[in-house]
Amino acid sequence: MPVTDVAIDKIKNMIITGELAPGDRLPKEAELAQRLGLSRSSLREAVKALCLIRVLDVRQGDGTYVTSLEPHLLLDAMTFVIDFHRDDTVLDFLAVRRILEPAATALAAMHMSDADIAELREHLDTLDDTPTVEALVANDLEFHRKIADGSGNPVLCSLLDSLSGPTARARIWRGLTQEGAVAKTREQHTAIYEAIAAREPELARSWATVHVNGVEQWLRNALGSADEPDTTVTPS
Amino acid sequence: MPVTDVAIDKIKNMIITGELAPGDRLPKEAELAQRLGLSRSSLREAVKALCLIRVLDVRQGDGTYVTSLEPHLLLDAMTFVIDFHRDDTVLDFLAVRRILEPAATALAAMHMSDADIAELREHLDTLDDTPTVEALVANDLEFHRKIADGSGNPVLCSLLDSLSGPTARARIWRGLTQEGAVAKTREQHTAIYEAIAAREPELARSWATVHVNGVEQWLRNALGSADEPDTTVTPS
DNA sequence: AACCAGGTAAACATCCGAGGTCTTCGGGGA
DNA sequence: TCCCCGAAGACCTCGGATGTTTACCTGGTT
Repeated sequence: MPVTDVAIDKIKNMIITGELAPGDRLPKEAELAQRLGLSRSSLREAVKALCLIRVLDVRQGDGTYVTSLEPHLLLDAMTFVIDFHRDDTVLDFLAVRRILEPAATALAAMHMSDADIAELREHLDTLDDTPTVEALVANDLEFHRKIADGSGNPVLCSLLDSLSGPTARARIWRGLTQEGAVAKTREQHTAIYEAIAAREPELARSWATVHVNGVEQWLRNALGSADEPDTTVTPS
Repeated sequence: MPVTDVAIDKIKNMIITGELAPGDRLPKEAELAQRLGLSRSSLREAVKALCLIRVLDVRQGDGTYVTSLEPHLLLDAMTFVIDFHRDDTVLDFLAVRRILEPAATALAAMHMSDADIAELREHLDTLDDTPTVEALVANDLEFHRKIADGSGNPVLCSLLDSLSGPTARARIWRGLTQEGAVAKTREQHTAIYEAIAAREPELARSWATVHVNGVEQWLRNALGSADEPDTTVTPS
């Protein structure tokens, strides 16, 4: 195994064992390199790799630090990974989202505070009467993020966040091509909000299922009929 | 932005745009470095980072290649990320698994081939009458992996695989300390298998829910968080 | 005492070049 | 035809030199 990979493991273990706690600063490059028994060049490769997955945070002129290691940070890195998947697997991601989103919405109906729910209402109201498709999708993403956050499970929230990215493009495409999609989205958002506000987990779950299923069904048909559609739509 | 990060983005884009396809070989270090306008050292940092998340695969003496980019490969990298989470967030991961596992089991009941189901049966039979806890948990992991694979959704399968790792330790702990846990696990596995073999998605889903919930409830008590709110809503 | 500008030192960023090691592949002999 | 072996190509590792950025101390001013 290359020394760089060994170094990655060693640093990883230093963090897992608690020798390095979140927020801690690593020894300077030269020192750490000597301690791990490799050159600065190789150590830098290890550090850069751990940076990409948000485990370390390097600040030029200052030092290298362990991040907070919070779930949202580490799962954010998954967004980078998901970017590599093309449209042919987007249905699989959407299917997972179709499982998680209703569950998160039900949890939100139970766990969100009254203040959170009021904020959700306000967020819905910030949308124009005739929004652009991009604005609607951006609002859509934030709406579902607030709900996921309201589930009280940061892992679930981050996971849904990561899954929403790749499907956003599909939602924009749908908004542009399917008549009535915009209005239907608003109606369903309102319905989801009202179910949460009424503290009705099962109703909220059902509306969320309907909502995600709408995108999934449309996408399934679209991919079935017209093969490779236009992909030049700007992601939000 | 550091040149290394720019290089990461450029390589990423080369892959996303299709300039580099899965399995393709990258230009040699010196050549690619010149083309991207940076030194070999910096380029190597970028390559190493993309290796960690399984986007690139370097073979000494041969060259650097783009991996297959299959979902299971890229999501495997998430296991590395999850390793950094300690026990205090394991409940959150388990909660997500509690959502996904029943859904995957129900899908498996619908999609697994007869051959797959027979294989599942054989796998259950490979276990001794009095297995060690470690052997049981290993068998447990593989059992659920086969079911997740049977769901027909590679993204769901990989995600569950990643989530199973951190909870495996908890399951071992449980097997060692809770009387009857081993026998109960075997009974529930058999029940799940029979529900799948009978092509009863809802029954399979219910058994899976019961199964995962057993670990979750035990862990919740073991961690002493009796103040956790109610989460017993039934998945649809 | 509080505040601000300047300078210094520490740490990371980048580059270069020199060996070392491993894999692949083709040639020569049995 | 099969096996051994050597050469070439590609990545691995190292050490040092130089540039950039940031944090912090210092001194003076208000």
